[in-house]
Amino acid sequence: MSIALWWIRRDLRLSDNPALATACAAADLVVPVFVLDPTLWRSPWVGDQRLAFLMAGLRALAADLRARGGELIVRRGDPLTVLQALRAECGAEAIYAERDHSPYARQRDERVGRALPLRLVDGLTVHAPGAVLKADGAPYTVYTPFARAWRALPIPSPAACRLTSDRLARPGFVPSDPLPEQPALSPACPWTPGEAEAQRRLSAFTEGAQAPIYDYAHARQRLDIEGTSGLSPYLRFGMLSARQAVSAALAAIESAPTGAARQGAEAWLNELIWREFYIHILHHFPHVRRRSFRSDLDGIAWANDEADFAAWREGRTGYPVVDAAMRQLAATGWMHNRARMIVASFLCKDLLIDWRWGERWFMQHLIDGDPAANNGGWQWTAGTGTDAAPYFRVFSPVRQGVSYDPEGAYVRRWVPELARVPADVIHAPWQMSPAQQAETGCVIGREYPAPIVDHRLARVRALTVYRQAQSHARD
DNA sequence: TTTTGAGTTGTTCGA
DNA sequence: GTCGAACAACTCAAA
Repeated sequence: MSIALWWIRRDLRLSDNPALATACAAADLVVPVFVLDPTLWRSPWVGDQRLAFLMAGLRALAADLRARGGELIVRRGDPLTVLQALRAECGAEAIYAERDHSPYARQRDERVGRALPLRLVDGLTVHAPGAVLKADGAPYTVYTPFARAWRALPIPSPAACRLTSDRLARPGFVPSDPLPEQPALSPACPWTPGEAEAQRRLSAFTEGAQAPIYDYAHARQRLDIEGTSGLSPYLRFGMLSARQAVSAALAAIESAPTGAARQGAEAWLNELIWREFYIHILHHFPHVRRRSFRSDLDGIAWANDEADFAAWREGRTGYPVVDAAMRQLAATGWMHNRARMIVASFLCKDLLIDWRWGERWFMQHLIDGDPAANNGGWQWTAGTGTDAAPYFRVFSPVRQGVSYDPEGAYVRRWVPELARVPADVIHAPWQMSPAQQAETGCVIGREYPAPIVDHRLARVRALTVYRQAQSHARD
């Protein structure tokens, strides 16, 4: 009887799982294993909330496996050492895993693959890096032509996996370490981990003529309503496959009741293609993890003021929409996408703090924190990334608040000091008269801070510093 | 090889 | 209040 290890990393699902399907096709018995890798555990890029979500996700996966008569094997230690030992214990031949393109994963898998028969299977994306290339064989570095080429490719059919219970190793087949109880998910975290919840959310978002996906183009911009899919944590850990999401988007496009609805579904599909774009970019240009994609902007003279950085982190910059977003992140492990752009622009442009500082903070706090998407997003906002957007594009925290949180509901939810401030000044509360401040119980400098920078001046300073970096690079 | 068209997400100013 | 232009020139993709 042949035995295979299914090494689970960020593919916590039993449906449409090409690594699992390949293992099932190759062996009579499959042993699912998750390795608690202390390198990732102690990494400054990994925070408690994402770890907690992962642990809870593993518990959900373990329950799904138990329901099918199997068991999730958990082992703590260096992946190579653990897998070597486990392979010997089980008498397994090969190890099957979903290919992960992030730099640490590639390095780890190369090391494991040199010592053990590791079979990597594509499944993280619909189209793997290397499958979407220009006519001359070079990777795309601009989104729109990438998306065109991506959409021209046929969607591969789902992994057919006959995961019958007789294919799973019985509980007790090999010993498992217990799953750690810590860290715990914050009670404010709105995400329930697991494949079933991911499928439920996908259906609720995409199915039916009234599906929220049809309002997505407009609703996703608003901070004060739930207009996004809420699927990013599930895609991050593969509780939902990219192909399942893309197929649902294509089906919604197909049956869109109106042109506007169709645009909504198209907008969501584009977000999924952005995810793939940044995974491809990180694969082809791994240097973006450390440096700017555009080398001409490597020499920006960041101010990197520690006190400013602390105010940004703790949500006390004096700009309500920025502070609301940073507090939402701290409380829930998630931040609205538009809010991510607003706080990122504020950090890089208004405070002139290196985008890498913000990138790392996001990775420490976002449940959906993914190295490729997070890096791509930060470099895009900093103006150092793959697209040629004009560098003078600086978000105004006041104007963004007025446009995307017009009543101030988002701000009031996360910044209770401002609860009684009227809507017309909620995004610029320093404009209240002293009498009005006293009346609303929000005295600037006492209940709520004065702005730590003047946006108009900060904008001019950023433009100057960016211009200097560019002209410097030209010499 | 050369040329041409195009490029996620913004803000401000002045008519 | 709304609208178009300026912000500055650059690189990429594809014909």
